[in-house]
Amino acid sequence: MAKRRSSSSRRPTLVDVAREANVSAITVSRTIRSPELVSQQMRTAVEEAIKKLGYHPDPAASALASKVTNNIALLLPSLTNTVFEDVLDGIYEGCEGTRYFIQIGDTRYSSLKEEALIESFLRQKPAGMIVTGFEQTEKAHAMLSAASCPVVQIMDYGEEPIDMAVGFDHEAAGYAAAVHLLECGYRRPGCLGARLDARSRRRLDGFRAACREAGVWDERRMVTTSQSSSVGLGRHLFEELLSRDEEVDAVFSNNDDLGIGVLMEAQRRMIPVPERLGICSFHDMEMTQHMFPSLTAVATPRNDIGKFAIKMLLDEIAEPQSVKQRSIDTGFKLIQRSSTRSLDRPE
Amino acid sequence: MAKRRSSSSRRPTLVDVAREANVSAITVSRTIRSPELVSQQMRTAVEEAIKKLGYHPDPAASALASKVTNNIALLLPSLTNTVFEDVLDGIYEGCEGTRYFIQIGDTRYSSLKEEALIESFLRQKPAGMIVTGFEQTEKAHAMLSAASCPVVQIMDYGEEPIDMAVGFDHEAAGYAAAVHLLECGYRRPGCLGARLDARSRRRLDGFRAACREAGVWDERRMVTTSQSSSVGLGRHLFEELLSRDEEVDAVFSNNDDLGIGVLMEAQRRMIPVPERLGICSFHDMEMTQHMFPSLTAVATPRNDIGKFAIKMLLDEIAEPQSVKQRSIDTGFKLIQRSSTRSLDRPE
DNA sequence: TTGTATGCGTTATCAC
DNA sequence: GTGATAACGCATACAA
Repeated sequence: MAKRRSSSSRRPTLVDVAREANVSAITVSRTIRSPELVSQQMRTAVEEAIKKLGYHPDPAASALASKVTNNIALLLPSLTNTVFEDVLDGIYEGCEGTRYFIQIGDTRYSSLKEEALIESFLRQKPAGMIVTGFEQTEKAHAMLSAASCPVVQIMDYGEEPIDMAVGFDHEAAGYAAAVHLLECGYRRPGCLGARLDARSRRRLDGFRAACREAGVWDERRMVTTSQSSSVGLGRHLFEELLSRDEEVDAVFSNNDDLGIGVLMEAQRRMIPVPERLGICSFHDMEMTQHMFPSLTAVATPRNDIGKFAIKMLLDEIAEPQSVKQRSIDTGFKLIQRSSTRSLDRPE
Repeated sequence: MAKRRSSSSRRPTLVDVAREANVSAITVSRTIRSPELVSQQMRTAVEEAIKKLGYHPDPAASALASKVTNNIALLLPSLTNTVFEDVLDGIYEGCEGTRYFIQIGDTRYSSLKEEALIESFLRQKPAGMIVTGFEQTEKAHAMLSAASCPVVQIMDYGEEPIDMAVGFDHEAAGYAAAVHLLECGYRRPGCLGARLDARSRRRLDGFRAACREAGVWDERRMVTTSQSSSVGLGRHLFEELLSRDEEVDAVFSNNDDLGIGVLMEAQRRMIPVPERLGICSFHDMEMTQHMFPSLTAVATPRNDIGKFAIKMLLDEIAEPQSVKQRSIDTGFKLIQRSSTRSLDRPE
């Protein structure tokens, strides 16, 4: 049944430890935060007292006095987009064993919601902040610039970061996908895009640019929607693409779930992949390689982005301005699989 | 380049607002937290002063004085398991517009890690706590019981909750999957399980029990691993299952990605689904319905679990002991699709 | 309904 | 290298 809310008996404080170790409170505080400033003797005495009493600092008091918490704010545009799972995982890995906690905010791909979240998160005096992309509102940008904590912008690469950044060039990634399809001999490439945040859009731009340069572009074969990406949507957009150009012979999809949707719909319609239709997916989550046929994809280093981001952030928190490379390009990788024709055996 | 860490000029405090409104500090505090205790006059005066000065309470000071933060701790066994995406999303939806922040801890399916996280989260004096399942260590259980905040255990149903709980009966869900396969006429059902946390195991137990009752069970057809679930693993486990019993005619997979892996491997081997092989998946993420053939699955209300959990928690935070139904069974739903034979047209 | 006095547990500052 | 003192900004308890 309902539990009784027990008011736990008083926890030991810094003063208790100080008394136990026959030192002043501030010495205890120092032994914890910067032991190198404390003599060996005191240190061991304090450490014993801490262990004996089972002392643990009170984060609230610490935050009040120092004006910084141990929280790291993380702003993500979506929690259900699998793309961010791996980023999140990388970030959490990097946090393990540290004293920092992650506080996630879901901006739902809205710059305004992001702005509001940045404001309320900043009020909490986080030790650091990670935000997604470069598309902050002017006000949000100003707040982040003025923030007293380090900031990392993730997922994207190219623009001048507010403070630090790690990601890759989405336009180049889209371009690379197109180049691959063209090299495979496809001549009527189409392109599916969902959500259409700034990064998505740049992938499409890159794809379009490459196709134009090759003289094979037709804007009708660009099918987009503001709906959020899903397998069902992939099927749907592919149907739309077919209705616009029945002879489309290759598809670049902006996201893995779209790509899988295309494959499924192609199977339903008995369109042979990769012979009659080439498919190049984006992100390359675990699943894509196990599809039948396996999907060619632009693989993005999502876990690495998370890891780099948290590392930069923690380094910078530990020692301000110590991070030298403040903008990291993680790159991406095109992985050819069975959903596009091999160069060795063109049709 | 590197930003300058500006030390923002002093923010207005409660006292500033009080001075501006010609009232005492505590009146300001009250207008914010329990306006009904303040006279109309004072209230408007205070509210104006707040707006004029752009005052926002300092969470750290509030936490120190009141011994409670606005953080809600959430312990999840995995961040990359898509199952928890929807739970998370439901929780965040329920938090929107409130003053609460979610702090996620990743237990990596380890009770010991969970115990450590519970301890360190509790130290932060959260307003509430959400943990996954009923399998806490004795110590963790004790800490949660003694905690001064409400606690919700999610995902599971059946046991006596520490405080509150919301989820479904996993054994019954596994049982239902078996019943369905049997009703479809399959007679050599197998079962794939990854990860094998307590809930996974109970699903398998339920499945096995139903098959036993029908007299069609062979333990060789239970293929499990402690590895974490993935599509690749699904293919692999299915291969193993085939090697143990070539004539297996149906598979229940513990997780959608396993189920998709089975389907993909079946396609590779040209095993007709659902004629020669029935597949019943678990959880029913968006993708399963779009596979070709679409996958029959036990659908679990993950988003609802998140929503219920946060609602119970917030209600209980607002008014202790106000939540009457402290244990909620969300149920589950078997959705028949094309990967199992229809009853109308048995083979 | 409103206000006063005091404490929350830590850290910054400056002196020793 | 160590310590005394004074914040930090708000909420509790109690009084008026």
